[in-house]
Amino acid sequence: MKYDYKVIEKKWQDIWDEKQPFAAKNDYTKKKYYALVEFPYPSGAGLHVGHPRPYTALDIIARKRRMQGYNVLFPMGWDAFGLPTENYAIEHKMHPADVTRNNVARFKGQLKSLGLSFDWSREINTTDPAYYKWTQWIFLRLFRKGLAYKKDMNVNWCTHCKVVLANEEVIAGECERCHGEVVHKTKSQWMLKITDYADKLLDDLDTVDYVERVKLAERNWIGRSYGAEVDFDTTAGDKLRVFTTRADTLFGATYMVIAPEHPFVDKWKDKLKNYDALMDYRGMAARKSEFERAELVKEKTGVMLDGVKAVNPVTGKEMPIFVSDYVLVTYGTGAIMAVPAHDERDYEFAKTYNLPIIEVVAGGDISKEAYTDVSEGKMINSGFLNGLDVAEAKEKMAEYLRAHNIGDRTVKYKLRDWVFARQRYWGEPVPLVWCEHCGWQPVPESELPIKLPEVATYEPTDNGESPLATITEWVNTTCPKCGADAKRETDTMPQWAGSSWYFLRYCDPHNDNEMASREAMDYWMPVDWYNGGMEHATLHLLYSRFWAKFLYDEGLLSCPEPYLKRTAHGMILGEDGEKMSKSRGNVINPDDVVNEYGADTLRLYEMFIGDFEKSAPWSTNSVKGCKRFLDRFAVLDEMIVREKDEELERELHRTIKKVTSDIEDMKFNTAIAAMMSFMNSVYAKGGIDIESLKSFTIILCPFSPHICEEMWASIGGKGLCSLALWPVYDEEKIKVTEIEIAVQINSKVKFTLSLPAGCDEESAYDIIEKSGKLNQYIEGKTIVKKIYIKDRIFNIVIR
RNA sequence: GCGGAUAUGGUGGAAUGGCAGACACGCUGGUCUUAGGAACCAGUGCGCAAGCUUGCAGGUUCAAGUCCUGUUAUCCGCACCA
Repeated sequence: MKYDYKVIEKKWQDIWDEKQPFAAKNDYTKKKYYALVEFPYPSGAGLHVGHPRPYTALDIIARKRRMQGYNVLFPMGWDAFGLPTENYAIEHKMHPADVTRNNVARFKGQLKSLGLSFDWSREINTTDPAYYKWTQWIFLRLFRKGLAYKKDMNVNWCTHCKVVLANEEVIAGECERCHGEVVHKTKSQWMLKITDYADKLLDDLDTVDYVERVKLAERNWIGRSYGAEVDFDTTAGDKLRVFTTRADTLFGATYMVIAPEHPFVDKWKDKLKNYDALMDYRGMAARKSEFERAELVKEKTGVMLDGVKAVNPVTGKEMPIFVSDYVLVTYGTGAIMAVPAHDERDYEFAKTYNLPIIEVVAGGDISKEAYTDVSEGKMINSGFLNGLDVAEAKEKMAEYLRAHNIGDRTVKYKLRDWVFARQRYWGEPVPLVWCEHCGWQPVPESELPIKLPEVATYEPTDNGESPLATITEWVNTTCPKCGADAKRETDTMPQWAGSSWYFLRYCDPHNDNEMASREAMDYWMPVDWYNGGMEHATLHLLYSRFWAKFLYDEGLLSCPEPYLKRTAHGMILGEDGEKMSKSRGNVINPDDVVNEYGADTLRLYEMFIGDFEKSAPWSTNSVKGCKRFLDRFAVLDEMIVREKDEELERELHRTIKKVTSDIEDMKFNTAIAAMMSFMNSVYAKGGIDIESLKSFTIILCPFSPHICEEMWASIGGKGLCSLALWPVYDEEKIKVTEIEIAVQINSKVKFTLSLPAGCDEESAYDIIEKSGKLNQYIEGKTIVKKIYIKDRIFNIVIR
């Protein structure tokens, strides 16, 4: 057939549009399969060449499942709230909704041009009021359960975007998006208590099939550590509580450190002779950007509290208390007991300020460095702990603390609550009302969605208020409880909100009465296979698992984990091996590739480029190789022969087997290599029978669907190739009668020989001996050992 | 600093402990062409050879790219988390 990819691809895309072969059926009696890719943020830049990689991969899975008889849900939508759109709108004096509409249209066109088998009838958009109604609805449920709360807190403030950032959005002291400087600022913020779910989020990772590196990233991010809280008496009368994982070293505690923001500094104001100096230090620490704070790791600074001392509960000794920014107010209790002999940071600080260092675990050389090893070493200088190893000492100390009512075991997490508010326009309004008399009140469900009002200007304000705050007619309302004058919350939700539950909406996307019907969710959920970027392991993935778990606890969802399986694709780099970026000028535009080579080639190439999980550099030359393969495939219908060739049939079945299993293992590159090999054999034979060509067309179809539809039609296939039955290989047909094996002498290959398949050792040796090739190697030597691996190798060890 | 990953021809990459380099690119030569950045055919790890080859050094094994120990380099994540 003639392979005019532009004509063919348009033709089949139109047919798919019209016939809707990829629409998921609402027949809940069928076996289902839910394949999901992360929905994109429709940026102004259009589709990136990195997008088609995961999309094609799951498209292949989805297409194969359909061909295997599953009712497949493979949906797509738009995660369209967010700053770039808003900034673009401001810059070009447009409405963010219009910008979004344009970008979505562009993205959709691009995705359609790739022949992805999405069910477009279920398309969703997080900025659609019919969608964010339910985002707000879920938020209200969180609020009613006490999982949403407002708190004055030290937040990360991007000085450039003029917006509060979540901890997750701060990378090395810079804003994740604009790389602007991030400073600390105190603001009253809506928070979501994700920490309530820390244990479940961590423990349930054992129940799901995620690639290990994703699990690891989540585990590290949640950062559970077992330790103890210990109360230290102070000369001020208050008990200073610390968290430690090394209660065993309590005898070695020689001073205390509290965070500069610790409330005791204020509480003890009257007792502190150097209060001003402490305030200066606190101010200095706050002014430091995250970046400086991280950079200054090596130089520890601090100020000693003059006027209050602490007492070590086991030694009875008085100890000085310092403030230092190496102790974080946000972790543990914001205070530590310092054991310089066995903690590197404390050691460094103690050296700087000339504080005593007492060794309590023998085994290191504390004149040189802190000894932090917990696996060996016995307790010394530690009263009732002496002679124990560290693990035993921890146990015994925990008992002691409990018995004397000065502390107890506890668990702490690195994970912090989720800052769930942005002072920006283009997000879901937080559906709450502030009443002087009744406090924060949820908007009645009947009033949802609280829509974004039309405003003249979206510019962020310097005082950190949302632009919504300036629209008095929107802000002013009445209290849903008492009817008095009240004000709406003007903050909007962060971009992560809409994506935290979108996989549920796909189950039943046009439902006006519920986020999705229970029946639909029970059928489709959980997602069978979810693929996305590594960068979302600690953000989106954790957030959406949290929401799913919450909805499960609310009895609204039947599965405690939303995703059964999670894989992560590697990045596509520029031809220079560097990350693609405008500034480097190494960006490849997928539209150009589709234009020049066709979507089928782009798809095939992106799957052939290398290990799906690893990043790989773009290579225009290799794209041509894939195009060449399709060009050669396109004329197979002119090479049809009447007779089946036994060898070719064997290879076909071997190829079907390999492609079938490789797709499941995401080894798309070797699946394609196998198909290329098969086609090379067809060319070598000079022809192929029609049945074999049909099977070959079907297994290639998920990779390059347009050309396969065309081929299928050309060779008289019934219906759409995309819906043809996936071929089953016949193990009998794969069997061979003769296999070439390698004959080794002392583990070195000397020659190869053809043996009957499955032949036993004795007859194998017999044939080798009779071949006459062996004599020259073993003449005059003794055979010490013979190792025969069936169908593989025969190793003769001689002396 | 902690954690993770990776290292194979000129290039991207294949190899349940069993013939390293599948498949593809590139390159070389050829055929057909007025022409080739088209198509097709042949060759292609290195070395003149004996032989040598999976970052480096050891080890286990009849047999190691693969397992173990150490080491180097690169990339990624987290980063004063007590």
